[in-house]
Order: sequence, then structure tokens, then C-alpha cells
Amino acid sequence: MGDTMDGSKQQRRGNTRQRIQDVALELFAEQGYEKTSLREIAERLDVTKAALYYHFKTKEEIIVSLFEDLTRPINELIEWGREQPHSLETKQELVRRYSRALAGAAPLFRFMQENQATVRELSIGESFKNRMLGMRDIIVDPDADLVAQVRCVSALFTLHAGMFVMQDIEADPEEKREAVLQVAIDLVTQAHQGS
Amino acid sequence: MGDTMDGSKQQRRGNTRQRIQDVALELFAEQGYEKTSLREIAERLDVTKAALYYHFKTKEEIIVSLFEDLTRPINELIEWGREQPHSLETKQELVRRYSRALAGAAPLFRFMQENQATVRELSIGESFKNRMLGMRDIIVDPDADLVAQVRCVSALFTLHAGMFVMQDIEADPEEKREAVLQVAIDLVTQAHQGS
Amino acid sequence: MGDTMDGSKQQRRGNTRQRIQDVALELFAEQGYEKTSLREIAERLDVTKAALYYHFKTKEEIIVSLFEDLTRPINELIEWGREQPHSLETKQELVRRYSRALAGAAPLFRFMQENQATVRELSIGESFKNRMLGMRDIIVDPDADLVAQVRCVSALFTLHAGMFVMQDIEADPEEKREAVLQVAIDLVTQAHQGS
Amino acid sequence: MGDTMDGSKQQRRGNTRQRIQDVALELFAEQGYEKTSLREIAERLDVTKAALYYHFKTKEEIIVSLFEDLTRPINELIEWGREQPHSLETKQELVRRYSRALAGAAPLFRFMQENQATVRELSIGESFKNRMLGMRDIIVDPDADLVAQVRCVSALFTLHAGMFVMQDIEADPEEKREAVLQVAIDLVTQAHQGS
DNA sequence: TATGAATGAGGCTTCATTCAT
DNA sequence: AATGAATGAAGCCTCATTCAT
Repeated sequence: MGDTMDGSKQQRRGNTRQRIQDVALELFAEQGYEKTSLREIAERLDVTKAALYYHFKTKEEIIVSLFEDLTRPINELIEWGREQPHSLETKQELVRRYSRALAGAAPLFRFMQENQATVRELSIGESFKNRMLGMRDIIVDPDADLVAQVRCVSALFTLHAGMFVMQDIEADPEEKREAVLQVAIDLVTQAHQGS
Repeated sequence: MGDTMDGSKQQRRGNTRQRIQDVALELFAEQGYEKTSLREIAERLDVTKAALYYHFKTKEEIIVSLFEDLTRPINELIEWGREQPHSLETKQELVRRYSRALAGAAPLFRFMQENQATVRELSIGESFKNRMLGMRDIIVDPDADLVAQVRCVSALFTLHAGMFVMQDIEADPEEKREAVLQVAIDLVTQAHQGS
Repeated sequence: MGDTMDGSKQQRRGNTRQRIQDVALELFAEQGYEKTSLREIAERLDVTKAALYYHFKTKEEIIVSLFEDLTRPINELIEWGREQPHSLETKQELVRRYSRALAGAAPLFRFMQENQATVRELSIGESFKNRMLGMRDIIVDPDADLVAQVRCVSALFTLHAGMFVMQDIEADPEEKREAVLQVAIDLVTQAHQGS
Repeated sequence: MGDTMDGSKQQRRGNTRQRIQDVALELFAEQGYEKTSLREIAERLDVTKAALYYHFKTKEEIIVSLFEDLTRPINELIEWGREQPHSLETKQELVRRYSRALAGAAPLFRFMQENQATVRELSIGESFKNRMLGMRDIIVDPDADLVAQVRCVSALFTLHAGMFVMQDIEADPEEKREAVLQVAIDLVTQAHQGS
């Protein structure tokens, strides 16, 4: 009581950092990292630019923090994968889990897909690439023939593509995700059985 | 003689416009459109910024001109596709030709893949998207089931991915391209035969 | 006990003001007043910037307080000088005492020597300049010829220079101080005896 | 004629670089390097900040260029000194020439004297210090006793001090310069004859 | 006695663009 | 066909300072 008058100001206390991340990710994904200015982010939050600098030392630190927070599930997934036998079942399950992880960090992945040039120059670029190669190494058997290898890479890429390119196809989102998953699993399975 | 002394100056005559495009595309692909300044382009060419403005009215015009010049083969491909019957053979041939077209305009596609956010805001963004949807409409049968549709989209995307993601896999480039093509054709074929 | 565990925290009690002055003077002398930020001072003390404002109303107040604390011996010296007869003995003794006073406030003088432009704009600038002129008026006889006057000014300046410029000459510091003092006394003595 | 209407605009063509240097040195000397903003310099010249950047890549480059341009006479002086025998006559002549060189670059030296902290951090700091040590090595005999060495250093410093500290003593500037020179020469001479 | 959060002003720098020559 | 000089807008970042707690 006496406190409940203004909900919007209430929520503002103590979670500014989080709010900055949210708005930043939204704008980065929509317009690109370079085209999004700190002024813009600050204005949307009704705060001064200087306030951003209280919470993050640089513009880059904002996006790095997003990476660190949002890619954790994928890191864990890769670690899980590394400890499993490289069997077909593992690969299928990995694809299944990856599909779910992607859905959870959709805005970040949209950002990454659309700003690869930027990401590459960022300090996270390298670390992320390594992670993806880790993923590939679990799913791709380096002794298999080339076509099988391509199938596996394609499976991963199909999941990515599924998030964005498929947007224009009209269908229930959940149904679409399942269709995409199905195709990816087929690709992995075919790769396993020999071309 | 008196003219023959300096070969490099010779070649420079009259093709500055072309040289600007070459350097620009290289830098745009490498660092992104926003991060590449006209100063940088000019310096690489050993020319002043103002010289660029003699050949192009704006920075955007440089990239637009690249699009127009380099996507022509793909436009023609789509037009060809539209006139063919939507048979399996057509689709397979389309995939084959698309693979070749991509290889021809690799730097541009690398640029587009890595700067989607930028491209979307550029005036060519929409027009290009429409073209790609045209491509999709030839290959994807809207009455087929969802999985079949995903397979077709995935085929196209596999070709794209093939150009960049596969770079780290060690194999002869031409062999790789063929393996990628094989997988794409399989996807289209499977889609046609029913999931 | 419960209090005795951490010696470093103990010492910190109640003398934060002093610690701020110490760190500030060190940094001001090293990097200059303008280039030294309150953030930097606070970080070195492991305190927040706001804490500085509990002890000092402004950044300027920090340096003003240093002046007031550290130039007291020199003020007293000048007052002493004013009450003595303007004899050669007085002048020699003044130079001797000044040499000792300078050694006691070395960091402050180093700061002043290296940041004259800043000091001039600070509120203490004028007051300090007046003090130095007071010093000069004791030692310089306005009726003497110009060369004699220059000798006296030079004597004072030699003492200053001795603190910094001589650093690179290798010799025992105390011996150096004495050599400097000797030269200064000679200058004053020569001035007194007529050029 | 037809050209002679507006002298101030006329002079502006083609010598902007020089004008920037002039105004910059004046302001740097008056207020210090850090406290002088590029905005201020630009405003005084009735130009935009960006214009400064056409002529100098950074703020630091402005002052570095001033150093390079204005310390040339002193560099030459040192080189001359190095080639002479280290006789008393040489030392006296060096002091005489140095006095003249200082008068020629008075504003720069005023700047340096008053912004030592800044100069030290600048890229020229080290190079300048080395030059001054070169000067010292010509005039100071490392085998002489300490007092003699101090006398020589003091001679140089007296010349510096003469430019600024003596300002308040009322006398004809040229007479003052000569008095200062006289004292410096006396110091060098005494040093040479043994303390 | 101090912190956490924020502000407003201003710093240096870069950019795309223009225009007279 | 190209340069030299300049502009206006905007970018990122840092600073001294404030105030409620």
C-alpha cells in the first residue's frame, strides 16, 4: 500500500540490467548490432545512455552477456553429447534436444544468423564457432563418406533454417517444428545407414 | 612508349567503377556493410572518397549495383524454372543449376548470408526475398504435406550452407560441391515421392 | 575477538579521508589532475565514488585540502622570513630551510611543477602564487641590479629543479640535496655581494 | 583586386593546417592540453570539429606536429654541440644559442613547462626527454664534482625559468633575457673552473 | 560511513556526403 | 575522371556529481 500506485516504476527497480538485455536483444535482432545505437536502447527504456554504462562497460559487453546467458543450454547439450556413445540413438536424441534448445533461444539465434559478420569480429565469435564445431564432431563421423557427412551438417542447418526461413509457410508453429525435426532426424538416420 | 612504363596504371584506366565494386564486395563480405567505410574502400584503391562519388551516388548504390550485376544468373534461372512443368526432373535440374549459380556468385552470397539484417533494410532486400520465394514456389508443392515442404526448403538451404559451413571439412572443393548437390537432390526427390 | 581478525580493515577505520588524500596526490602527480578520475581513485581504495563525496564536496576540494595540509611548513617559513632582517644570513638560512621544506612535501611539489596550467585555474593557484612572491620578496632586493635579482630567483628555482631534474644523475640523494643547496646558497651570496 | 575585399576569408584558404596549429598551441599553453577541447579550437577558427580531423588524425597528432615543427632549432643546436670540443667556450656558446632558441619557441616551452604530466604520457615525451639529456651531456662533465654538475643543470634550468618566472619582475624584456643569460653563463663558467 | 543507481554534459572520433576546382 | 577541403549528424564512452537508502 502506498507502493502499488505505479506498477511500471516499481518493476524498474533492481532489474534494469535485465531490461537492458531484453531491449538490446530485440533491437539487435531486428536491425543488426551496428545499426542499433545505445541511444536507441536507452530511449526505449526511458533512461540515459550513461545508465547503460553503469550496468555494462561497453556496447560489446551487452551482447557478450546475452551470449553467455542464453547459450548455456546449448553448452550443456554439447557436454552431454560428448559423454554419450556416438550411436545413432545419441545422434537422434541430440538433434531432438538441439531443436528444443534453439526454440528456447530463438531471438539470439535469429540475431546470430542475421549478423554473422558482426559476430565473427566479436570476442564471442571464436568461442561460439568452436562450440558449433563441437556439436558437429558429435554428429558427424569423420570416417563416413562425404555425402553422409554433408547429410549431418545439413541436418543441423535445417534446424537453424527452420526457425526463420519457414516463417512464411503457413502452418501451426508446433507442427512446423515437428516437420523440421522429422527431416533433420531422417537426414541423420540416412547418414548413419550409409549413403 | 611513355605510356608503356607503368602497367598497373594502364589497367586502371576506365575500369575504376569495376574496381570499386570488387573491393567493396570483398570488404562488405569480410567485415559487414555497416562496418566497412567508404574511406576504407577508397584507401584500398588508392583513390579519394570523393572519387567514389563520381561513380556511385551513394554507398547504398554500390551494393545495389553489385546485386543487380551478380544476381542476374539467378533471376534467369528462376524465369527458366517458371516456364518448365513442375516435374521432378525440372526440380532436380533447378537444384543442379542453382548450385552452379551459387558457386559463381559466392562472395555476394557470403555477404548476404552474413549480413541479412542489413540486406533486409536495404532497398534490394525485398526484391531479393521475392526472388527467393519465387524459387521456393517452383520447388515446393503447396499441396504436399509439411514434411515434404520442409525437405524442399532444406534442399535449397543445404546448398547455401554448403558454401560456408562446409569450409572446415577437409576434402576437394569440387567433390564437396558434388556431395552437397547429391544431398540436395535426394531431399527434393524424397519430397516428390511422398514422405 | 571478531574484531581482531582483519588488520587491514582495522587500519581503514576513521582514516579514509587521509587515505583518499594519499592516493589522490600520488595519482595527480603521476598522471596529472585532469587525467585522474575519481573512479580511478575510488578503485584504488576499493571504495565507491560516492564514498569520496562523503569526505570531500568536490574533486577540487581534494586537491585544495592537500595544498592546505602540505604547504603549511612553507607558509610558516615565509612568516618567519618576514620577521627577520633582510640580511645575507637570513637569506642563506631561508634557502636552507626551504630546501628542507621542499623535501618534506616532495609529491605535492612534483604535482605542482608538472601541472602548472591546472594549478593556475584552481582556486588555490592565486593564493599559492602570492606565497611564492612573498618568498621572492624576502630574498630578492628590488634595488639590486637585474643580474643579482636573477641570481636569487635562480637560487629558488635551482632548489625546485634539484628535486626532479637531478633524479637521473647518479649520486647519493642526500649528497645531491646538499650539492643543490650549496649552489643555491652560492647564488644568493653572490647576489648579495653585487654581481 | 576584386580579391581584396575580405582579407580574413582570403587567408583562410590553404593554410588551415597552420591556423589550427597556431590556435591549438595558444590554447594548450593557456589552459593545458587536457582542458582544451577540440570544440574550443574549432570554434575559435570558425570551423567544425570534423575539419580538424581532415588535417590531423587525432588530438595528439596536433601537438606532436607542433613539437616536430618547433623543436627543430633545438635539435640542430644539440647536434652542433655534439660535434664541438667540450671546452668552456663551447659550453658558453651553447648556453647563448639555447637562450635564443628558447625565445624562438617560447609558447611551446611554456606549454611544456606547464603540462609536464601530460607531455610525459604523450608519445613525444620520451623523445624530448632524450634530447634534453643530450643537451645535459654536452654541458655537464660526468667526472666533475657534484656541485659543478648541479651548477650546469642549474644554468639550463635558469634559462627555462627566466622565460616564465621572471615575467613579474619589471624590466625591459631584452635586458631581462641578458641578465638571465649572464647568470647562466656564470654558472657554467664557475662549474668549469671547479667549485 | 558508505553504496547503488542514475544523470547531464561533454569528450574524441568517424561517417556519408557535398562542392568548387 | 578525380581531388581537397569541409560539413552535420551521430557514434561510443567517461566524467563529476547527486540522492535515496
